[in-house]
Amino acid sequence: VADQAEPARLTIRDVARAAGVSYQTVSRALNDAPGIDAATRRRVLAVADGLGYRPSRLARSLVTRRTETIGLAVTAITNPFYAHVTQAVLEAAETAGLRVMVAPTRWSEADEETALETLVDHGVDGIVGFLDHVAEERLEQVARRLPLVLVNRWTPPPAIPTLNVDLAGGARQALEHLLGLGHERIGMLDGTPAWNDGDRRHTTYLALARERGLPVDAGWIEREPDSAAGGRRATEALLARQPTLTALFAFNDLMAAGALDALRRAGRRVPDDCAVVGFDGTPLAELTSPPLSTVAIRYEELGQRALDLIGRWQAGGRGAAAGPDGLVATWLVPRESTVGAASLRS
Amino acid sequence: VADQAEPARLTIRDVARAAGVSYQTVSRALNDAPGIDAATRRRVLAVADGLGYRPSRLARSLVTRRTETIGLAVTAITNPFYAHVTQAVLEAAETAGLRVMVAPTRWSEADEETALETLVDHGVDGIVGFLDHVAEERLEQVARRLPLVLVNRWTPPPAIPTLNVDLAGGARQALEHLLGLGHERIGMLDGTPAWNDGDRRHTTYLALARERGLPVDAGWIEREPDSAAGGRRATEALLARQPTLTALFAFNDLMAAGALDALRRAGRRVPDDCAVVGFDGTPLAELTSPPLSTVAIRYEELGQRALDLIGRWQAGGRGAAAGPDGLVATWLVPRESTVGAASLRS
DNA sequence: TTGAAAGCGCTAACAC
DNA sequence: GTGTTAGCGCTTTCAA
Repeated sequence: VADQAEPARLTIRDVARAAGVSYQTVSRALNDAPGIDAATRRRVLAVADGLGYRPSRLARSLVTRRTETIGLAVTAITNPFYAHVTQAVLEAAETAGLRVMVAPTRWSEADEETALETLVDHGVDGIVGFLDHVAEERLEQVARRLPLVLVNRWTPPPAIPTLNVDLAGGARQALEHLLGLGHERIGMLDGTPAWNDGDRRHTTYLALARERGLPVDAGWIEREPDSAAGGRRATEALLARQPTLTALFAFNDLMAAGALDALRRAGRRVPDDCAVVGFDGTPLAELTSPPLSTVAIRYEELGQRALDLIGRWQAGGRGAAAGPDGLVATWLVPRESTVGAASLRS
Repeated sequence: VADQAEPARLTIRDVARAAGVSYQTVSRALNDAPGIDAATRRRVLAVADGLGYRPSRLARSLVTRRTETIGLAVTAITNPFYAHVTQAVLEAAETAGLRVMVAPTRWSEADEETALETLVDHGVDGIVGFLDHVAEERLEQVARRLPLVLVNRWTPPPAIPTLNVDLAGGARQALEHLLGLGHERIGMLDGTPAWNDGDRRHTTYLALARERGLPVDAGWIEREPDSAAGGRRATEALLARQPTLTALFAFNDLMAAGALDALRRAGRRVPDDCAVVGFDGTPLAELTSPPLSTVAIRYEELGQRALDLIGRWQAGGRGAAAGPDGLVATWLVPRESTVGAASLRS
């Protein structure tokens, strides 16, 4: 089966010919450039429109060195946390009139390196990325060429603008919430993607425990992959080791959901026998039974600030985007996994 | 704060100079083109590598008219169904060595049109899209220029390759499952994004009910937005109207999760008083209580076939991608929301 | 096998 | 105000 002849691409010269002007005049009209008669511009634009002309962004980008595209390096968006961040970046970019190229990584250095290379090669105007495994020097190398904003970088942050979900603040909100309800024997379900023990949820848990003299320590932390299955296993292990615990603080909503399941199987009622708090504020937390109290995140703010930083960097140079790491605010959403149906309604 | 001087971009000419050949020879080496001495190629490549040269994809695309990029037009990936499809497309594209530009739509004609235009203007080599609101003629217009694959197009399918999740087959699997368990009074929770009553879950439900002489009809269907809240409301309404129902077939997992919640509030035990089946096979279905039986979808297959179609179209012309709509297989995952814990274990 | 010339479609300096 | 002349960095004829 033969292909239909592709219609020859309409170029700026075709428009020029049809409008009876030189093709640079068309360029001026299209770009709203100065030094062109208003009437001429209108006429040219009308002709272009009538012809159905669309400028080639490729050719334009080649000369302007701007693609009006940003890159996003991100891991499995089947994880609701990443899905929300991605959605936020997509929306912020659209508002800013930018396209988004998404490069998938799988939480490995090789993947992150490939993603970075792909995006740079494509000529994106800036990159937003979860790039935890790429060496600092490599990031620096990229940042010398184009705006680069890191998100939730766990390893020691390089001199590159970074946006972090306020994990410490969020952890504090979650734990204060539990403390306020009278809990003291609080276990923690930690997740493995965290950078060993450097994760701020982890350190905040320990710090707050010391600070308040809680009868818990590192032995009350159980680490598993940050999935529902991981949460289930971690809960089982913790229940075996610390049978007197009355509350659980989870790395994320997925693990918290797994915890609910494990508690149910163990015959413990939630929240009466054991309260549970998740992290991420994903919709999933509303769907568990009981619904999960969780630390919610301002995803839209994250997306917007990432694009802001890139914009400032483009406009004012790298210095304009410098500064201390940005913290993205969190807030606690109380639900029945901690406070019970009755108190929520009151 | 001043910007560091950006290092001048390395071009093919720099490599040529360093290697002592003309720059076309470099091009040949880079593109593995014929008519070049093997030794020369090796030497040129070594020099390019040593210099850290990276070809400009932009310049290359301008002349080859291929960007090695595909476009994906998709709605809110915070919805797990779309997240899975997106992930599948990203992975299939990466395997094929293609980049992906994601254009967000919000289930409106204006958004879908914008997304389509954006992607076409960018010069993507092909488009995969959820484009339900764009007129058939417009799609045809795009398809004359580049490969276009639709996904789950509900409106009468135009002469453009379309991949559909096998909603009819999936619905049948879900309903047969319930029938096999002895259910007859089966209600349906329909979702609004469906194209009125044309959705195959809906029509299959009615067809099967007639076929098997079930004591149910259109009055046993309740339609709400396809969210957990929608599922909750639809369930409440249905329980009020058909208090004798013993099972619910939901539009998707989100609505099914809402149904579980509504049933619990109404004091009905699941599955003993009322069984529930969801659709989409999202991880969320494992996290509800009880875990949801659901119709799972071969997302990876969907992504791969979409890229296959684009590849064939590119290679062999539009005809090579023509054919009847592709159906993406589904299978039923039985869980405790229908069969109870005991039978599952046996 | 290699090099020279042309041009992809556009913007950005200059002239007029 | 408008047209002319150069490129952006590459691939692709065409000669040598």
